[in-house]
Amino acid sequence: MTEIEQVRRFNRLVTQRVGVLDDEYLGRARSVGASRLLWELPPDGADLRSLRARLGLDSGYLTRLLGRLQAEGLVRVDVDRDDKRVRRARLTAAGRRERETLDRSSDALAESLLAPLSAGQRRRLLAAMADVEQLLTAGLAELRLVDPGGPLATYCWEQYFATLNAAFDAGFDPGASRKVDVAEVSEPHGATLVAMLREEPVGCGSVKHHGDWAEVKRVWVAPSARGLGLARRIMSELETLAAERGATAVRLDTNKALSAAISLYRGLGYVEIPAYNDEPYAHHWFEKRLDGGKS
Amino acid sequence: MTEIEQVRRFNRLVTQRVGVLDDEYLGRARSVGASRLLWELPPDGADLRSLRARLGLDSGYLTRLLGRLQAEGLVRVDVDRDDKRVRRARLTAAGRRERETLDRSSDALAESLLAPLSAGQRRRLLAAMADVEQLLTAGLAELRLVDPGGPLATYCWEQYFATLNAAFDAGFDPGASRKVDVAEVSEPHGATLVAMLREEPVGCGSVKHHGDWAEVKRVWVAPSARGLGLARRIMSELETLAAERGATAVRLDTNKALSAAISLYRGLGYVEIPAYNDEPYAHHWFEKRLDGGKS
DNA sequence: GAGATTCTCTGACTATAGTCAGAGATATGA
DNA sequence: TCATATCTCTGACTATAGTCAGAGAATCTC
Repeated sequence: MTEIEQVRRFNRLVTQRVGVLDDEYLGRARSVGASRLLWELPPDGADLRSLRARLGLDSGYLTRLLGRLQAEGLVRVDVDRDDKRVRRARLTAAGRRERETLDRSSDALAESLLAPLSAGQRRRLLAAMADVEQLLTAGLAELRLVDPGGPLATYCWEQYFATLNAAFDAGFDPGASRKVDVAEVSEPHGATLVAMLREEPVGCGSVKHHGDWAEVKRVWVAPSARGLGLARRIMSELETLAAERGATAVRLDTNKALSAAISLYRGLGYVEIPAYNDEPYAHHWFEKRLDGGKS
Repeated sequence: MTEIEQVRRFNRLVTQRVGVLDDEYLGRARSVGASRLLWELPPDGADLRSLRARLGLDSGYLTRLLGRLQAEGLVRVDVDRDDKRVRRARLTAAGRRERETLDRSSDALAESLLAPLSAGQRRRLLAAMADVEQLLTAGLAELRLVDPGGPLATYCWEQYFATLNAAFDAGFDPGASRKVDVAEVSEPHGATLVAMLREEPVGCGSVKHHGDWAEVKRVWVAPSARGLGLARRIMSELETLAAERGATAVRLDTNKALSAAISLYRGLGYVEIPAYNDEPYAHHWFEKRLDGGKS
């Protein structure tokens, strides 16, 4: 069986077995559209505009769906205080109860998947599910070349500094570190990547070209996105960018407190070299040859 | 996070990410119903009756769906030779080509899930998917009390004898073994279980009551259903049946060639005892006390 | 304050999905 | 051979899902 066949087989079984959980709203005396709306309404209500955007509904269609839920007494729609053109929809007490019912029946279905299994099998199933989830999430992340002066890079760098400040015994002061100029890590002198996951920045990395070698700077991955192999992907992409600009080696410096990063670098083929700069926060300097070791 | 929350979380991600593979038929200039029909039509055609049954379609509705596919030149419907009331639908050459196109685009989607992952991550994903698949399948199996004279038990016993015949050096002749009477393994003297997976019998087991002890006989699991923990479930169910009838111990005999079975028995708490019968094919006799070891 | 824009609602419309009750042709059993 | 059953098709019907073009009210911009 090829990999692709296996993925499709998995799909078939899972949408059949687990996908039924989504049909919790079927079987009720309510259309799928109305049920979905009921389900997706935030507890504190939402304005119709954002609901339309989130669920991808036509304006007229949403009005009518809400009308039906209103007639059932599950939802109340009223005018926004600040902007009287805008209307806000929110669940009534009856609506919240109804949603809890849906929720419980969905729980019961999830439970019915686990029920026939032994304790050991359950553990294996949940572990495998977590793995699948993590790896599918990893596939969702994408690397994007960004302007290092823009909001995405700025956000990531702030997070990066905060991480260093927490990790280093003596804290970290960006002002005391070697300066990284925005121009140095953007075209044509370098590049900056941000990893995006569901429209959220969750990692970054930059490269600075120095002719026949390049320097990797500020590689960071958000705690929420650890374990997805993002650091590896960022490193590899930066190395590719460096190689395209003619670099035959990539260098970086790092602090002894960042042991996970250090093992990552070693794992990627970086070897320790003498200090090539005077970065005060660095304890280790690494290099990886991109030409396969030839000099 | 509770187990149930984890299952539902998995569901949400997977139906979102992987479920898209099913939408291969969306986006085409064809309704979902017609596409599904095109997709599910067996290569050698099928009569409308069985199609209706398999896809759960109304007779009139199916006629119309087929009409549309026929108009597109993808399907041919003609009268059955043997029974002129019956009509058979089959793909034309154009229909087969169309289906291959769908197939390829579905493959491409599956591939797109794997594409962003490293080789190691792919391996982990596929292994986890296989695990999830296996365990969800395991949950699908159900044990059913059956009449040992009926077709389900008969089928399983034939398979069981064939398995023994292949496993034993000198083969296995049911006539030479101790006889198991149908009456002995059905109410009220005993019971017989068959494990069903998607309407197929994939395992069996029987118990014979002897007052304060009971005997387990003919436990078998189909090769296609190994690894789902079925043998364990069957054994545990038989022990429960025995206990309900007042047994404080369960015994069984087995052949030295069945090493997997022997380790299963030991794992379940069976201990070897002296021969309690004269079964010619047996080398080992086991017993498990149901009262927690008290005698 | 006028004109442009934003937001929701209404009415009119289409396609899909599905159900139900026969009609007509064919097969089967007594 | 006749009554009964089986199989597919047609016509009539319903509900859902969704689109599109304004109308009317409120807000923003100049």
